[in-house]
Amino acid sequence: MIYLCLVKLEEAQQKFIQGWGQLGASWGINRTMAQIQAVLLLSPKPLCTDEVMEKLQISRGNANMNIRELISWGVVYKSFIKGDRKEYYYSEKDMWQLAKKVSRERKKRELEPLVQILGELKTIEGNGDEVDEIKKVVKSANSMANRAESVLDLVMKLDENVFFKWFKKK
Amino acid sequence: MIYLCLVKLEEAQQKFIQGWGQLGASWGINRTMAQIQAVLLLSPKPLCTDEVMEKLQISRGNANMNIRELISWGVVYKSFIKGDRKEYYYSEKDMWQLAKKVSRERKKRELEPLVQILGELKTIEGNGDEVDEIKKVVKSANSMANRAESVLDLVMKLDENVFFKWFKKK
DNA sequence: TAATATTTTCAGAAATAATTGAAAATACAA
DNA sequence: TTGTATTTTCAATTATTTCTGAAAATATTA
Repeated sequence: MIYLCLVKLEEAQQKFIQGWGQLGASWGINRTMAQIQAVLLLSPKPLCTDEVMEKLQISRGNANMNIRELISWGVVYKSFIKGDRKEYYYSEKDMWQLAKKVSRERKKRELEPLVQILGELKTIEGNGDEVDEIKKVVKSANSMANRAESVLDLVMKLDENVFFKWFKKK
Repeated sequence: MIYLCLVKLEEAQQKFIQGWGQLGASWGINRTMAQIQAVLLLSPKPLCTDEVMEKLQISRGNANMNIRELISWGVVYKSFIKGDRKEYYYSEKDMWQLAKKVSRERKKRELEPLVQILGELKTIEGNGDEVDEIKKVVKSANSMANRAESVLDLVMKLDENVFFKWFKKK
């Protein structure tokens, strides 16, 4: 009976890890990075590199690089156990915080470069159909990006409850 | 003078196409697919496969496959010119429509599979720290996903003006 | 119908991204 | 300081994704 439960747990964890990894991968996040995050999310206690390596069957270099990437995204933290030299890692568990941190990071890394380019293109001069078209596109892309940024900025400032209460009202 | 303007236009178009492609790529959309969309977005008139191939220096197979993918996403349309056998393609130009269509498609393709898995995992039984943890994670991921879905569904139904007026009020 | 134009497919090639593993760097304890 | 545990780096390898190009399929006209 205990054995059966263990099997089920393992299986459930694996399913979650795979699904989470897949979601990350299709959104341009390294699959392994997302899987490590899932492993930490599922663990009641912080894990060390070796435990992550073991769980996902990956090399030390891979584990280390992806864990550090997760830390730089602000979704994984280090923790130390006294008398133990190893570093342990644990995940941000609040899904709302997680979503906020990921969107903030992606906004910074991916939306802002485009906004930068669009800014440069605003000054294009000349006339003709093609010039008109690019002006129009740059202008509307710009306005869309700015709006997306404002919405994100606003959402970041709200806490989960306020945000969802507010949506429910509508 | 005309020559200078043409150079500038070309340059501006290239910058936009590259930036748009990069944005797509970092969000898990094939770079070429995003670039083709950019080319069509910038063109005042529908383009045929050869024109797209020429503009991006890509093969016919590549152009064809990505154009069809864009059509399946609902962001590019076919058009026909009488007396011409070729198909011509043009992009949805309304950024708001574009954003809506892309999010709808991605929700369908990527969020829903995870929600499916989460649904299956809800029934996990047993006890202990790890079981508690996975239950908690599944529950909160599920609630986050459902909320994201409702927000998206709601947003889809609104038109641009209503949506942004509404945000400005807050 | 046959001839021609156009689109689609897909196996293999090329390009890109992820991963390994061992060496170097760092941190810590004795 | 020296030795040991741990983390980090990165060149080489491996895996994955994307792209090509030519053949097959389809559509159109005469």
